[in-house]
Amino acid sequence: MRLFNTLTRTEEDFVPADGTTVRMYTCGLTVYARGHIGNFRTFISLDVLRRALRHQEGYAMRHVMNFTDVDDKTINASQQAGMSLRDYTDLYIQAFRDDCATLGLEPVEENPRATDDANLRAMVDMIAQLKTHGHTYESDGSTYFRIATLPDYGKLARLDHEGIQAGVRVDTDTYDKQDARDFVLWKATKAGEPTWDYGCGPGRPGWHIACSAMALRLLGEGPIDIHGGGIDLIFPHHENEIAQAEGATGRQFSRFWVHVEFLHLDHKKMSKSLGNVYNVQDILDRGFKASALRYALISVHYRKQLTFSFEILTQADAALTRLTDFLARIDRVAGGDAHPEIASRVTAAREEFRSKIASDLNVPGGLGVMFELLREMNAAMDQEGGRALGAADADLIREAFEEFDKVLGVVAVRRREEAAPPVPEEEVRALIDERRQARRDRQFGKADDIRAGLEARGVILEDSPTGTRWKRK
RNA sequence: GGCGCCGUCGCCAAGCGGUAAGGCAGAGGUCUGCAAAACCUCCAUCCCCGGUUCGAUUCCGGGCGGCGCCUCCA
Repeated sequence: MRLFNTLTRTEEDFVPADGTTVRMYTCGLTVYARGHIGNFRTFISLDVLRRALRHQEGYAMRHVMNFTDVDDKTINASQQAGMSLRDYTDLYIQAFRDDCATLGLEPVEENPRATDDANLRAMVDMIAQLKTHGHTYESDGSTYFRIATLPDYGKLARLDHEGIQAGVRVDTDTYDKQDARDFVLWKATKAGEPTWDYGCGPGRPGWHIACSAMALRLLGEGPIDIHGGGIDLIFPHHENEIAQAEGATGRQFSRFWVHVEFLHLDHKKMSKSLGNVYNVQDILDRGFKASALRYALISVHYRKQLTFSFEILTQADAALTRLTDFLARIDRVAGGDAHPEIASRVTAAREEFRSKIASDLNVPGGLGVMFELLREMNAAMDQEGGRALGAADADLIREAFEEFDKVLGVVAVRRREEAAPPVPEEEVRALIDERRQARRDRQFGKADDIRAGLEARGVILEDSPTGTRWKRK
């Protein structure tokens, strides 16, 4: 498939280095608070990438997504909560897992956390390698990376060394650096902070080293195939990851870099520090479905800014309802002949969908292909009293839409949401029977009351020549 | 100041050199006791001005407007 590579700023053909297994690392959440839907835009987009590589392109996946469970924010927040860092971050790791499940993200192969023993050791080992190659210096017990020792530093973010102006901004970091452009690898312990000592002196890892070290520990030596995350991570985080991994090993770190654009709210990026955030639970509390949120977040290309609003959720929900109504209708098709022209139309749509997705993950384009097919198949079912589309055709159509959803992952979420009916099925059936009798007796007022009563309880009735159907609201 | 992105129908959004996909909303119609669902019909020359070209929404230049990174951030 074609993938836009931030490293080259061009779209390139992507094939895993070994031809079969994609080794991918994506930056996860700093677990000091619940992730917001801007964070999840990135995670869902990368989930779609994962699904496309796996289910469409047919590659095996070795995908690592980390948890940053030690930094200033996690430490401060845990102390305010009066909890140990581990216990505190456990809370938000669990919340993250819940949200991922709600939004239908596929579990990845590994979810390392920075403070696990094996990971801390890998970080310290990498720092030792960097020291051997002369890329480090120490100051007040902390270890820093001296970027002046790496000539191609800045190649990902396309910043020249002068562009990163020393001392222009106030550094929130209170540690001493020789050059504002340098960054910390290992922070010396401060009073009351968690501390580890594996050979760099007592302290804790810097943010960037965790990702470099865990990526290579779990995915093997570089270059890995893909590294991804939010667009804000290009600089400094990913730039520094490259500096560390390549400075330590002398090998390219990652062949492809994939970055997801921001989600905006009120024309600004949604971020915890700006305070303009909604998390997944907030959306659910307002009566929207997670499936609608997922749909809305994938309906804009991942490299374009997406402006969030409740209106787009409403629109997404309506589109999704049309989709699931269609699939339910396909499931009702019984008997009838197979039609070659339907089969070839479905095959063509599958091919078009694949090619959209293979074109740098053009999900909106893929949705267009899907809905075009949907309309045509609905039209076919309307023709010849239903004879124009037979059960064998329906099987092919169902298969096609299952294939689409392997990548989109949106119908699966909707189905799970609808697993439990809001009114017991026996009761719905009894009321439908009662209403049928009322209609026969031409007591339409009573019939309408039953329908309205069920709708108020979340069940919609639809009359058809073959009887009355019901569905969830 | 440096680097970069974006501006397509009321809303959301693909396309990116050959004359504008799709979704939502809306209008009319078919079907229906009425609805709903579904289908049919209708609903845009792509921010502005230049340039290149037989031809530009698509390329180039200049405006105007929105946003991002350069600092913790998905």
